[in-house]
Amino acid sequence: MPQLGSGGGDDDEFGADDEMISFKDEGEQDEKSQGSGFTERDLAEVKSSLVNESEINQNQSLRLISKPQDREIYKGPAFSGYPFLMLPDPYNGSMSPSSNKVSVVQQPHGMHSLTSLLPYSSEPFSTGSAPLPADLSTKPGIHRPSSQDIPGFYSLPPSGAGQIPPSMGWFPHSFILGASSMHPTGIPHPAIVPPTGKHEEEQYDKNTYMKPDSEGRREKEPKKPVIKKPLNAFMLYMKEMRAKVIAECTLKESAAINQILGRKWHALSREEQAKYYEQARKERQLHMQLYPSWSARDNYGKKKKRKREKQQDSNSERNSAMRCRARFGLSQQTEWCAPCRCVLRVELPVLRLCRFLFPTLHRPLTAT
DNA sequence: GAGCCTTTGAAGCCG
DNA sequence: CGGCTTCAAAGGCTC
Repeated sequence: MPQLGSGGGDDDEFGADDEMISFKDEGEQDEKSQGSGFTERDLAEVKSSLVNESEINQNQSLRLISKPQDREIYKGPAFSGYPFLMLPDPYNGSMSPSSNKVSVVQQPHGMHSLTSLLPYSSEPFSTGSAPLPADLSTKPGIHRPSSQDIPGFYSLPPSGAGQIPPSMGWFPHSFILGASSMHPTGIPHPAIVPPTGKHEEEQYDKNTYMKPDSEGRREKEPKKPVIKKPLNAFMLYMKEMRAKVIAECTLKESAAINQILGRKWHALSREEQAKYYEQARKERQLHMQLYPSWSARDNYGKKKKRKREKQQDSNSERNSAMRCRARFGLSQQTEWCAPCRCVLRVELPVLRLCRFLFPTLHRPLTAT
């Protein structure tokens, strides 16, 4: 959980601590300082002064959008934020934004009954605190009850169904899913989906999980339902914000939307992100409670493998950044300045400045 | 119609 | 243990 782990004692804002951090053992350090006459501190100061500006200028995010029309279309504010549609937070009762698509973590009624069982604090993580444990259930001494220990997690209050707002998408149709989407405990849960492949979620949402004609279903014995991975913080954020971004920029292509959402995600404050990390953690906890024997491995191989080369290229850059962040204990909110192999909380203007100041450093990423 | 694209985070696998 | 891979959502797009 790198974003939470950025750092003991780290600053309230990154700028102060942002430094030009290079790979000293890669021979880059000397070249950089000697060749330019600038010290690392000099550049860090210059960059720090630009960080805020670059963050404000969120239109920079458009550089990642490949299609020209996308750049035209997306002119929304950096993060218009929420509330744009407030719904009770199922975990703490507070208000939280939502969209027409609702995360699987959402409960139809107020406080999640599991919440009281969960050992973590309801507070968002505090700035500069130690990283939150990724998985409390793996920590020694923390009880991980079996599903029998948590009866009635999804049981409805007498008037429960009638109180479900229309946007609480997953719950009502949980009732019509049939036994195949029931947890052994009898608790319906949206993470259980039929092994129908690509559009299962859509079918799920449209209450068409069970085939209209039962021809296929009748012949084959029911396949084992697929239990999906719990959504991580970013996925929860995407689910919430997708509709809003689509409305803002009129884009529909998910790849472009996701790029925007990725930028918005980075533009979120720690507190805002913390909300999603907390939700994701509760989601994982709930998932573990409901499906104690489930493993992410269960779903391996269910998707076709992506094209090897492309994936490796993509992963290579990601991993470079990950390595660098891990190495220096930096937050994910830092960005990878690939050319000069430093990690900063930089945006395009800073990268441009970096290229301008240190042209000799900006060569292909192959050495990383 | 299957798979790709694109994002971040979590978890599994492997050396 | 570090690095890499896969999957999670989404919907337009390509082959």
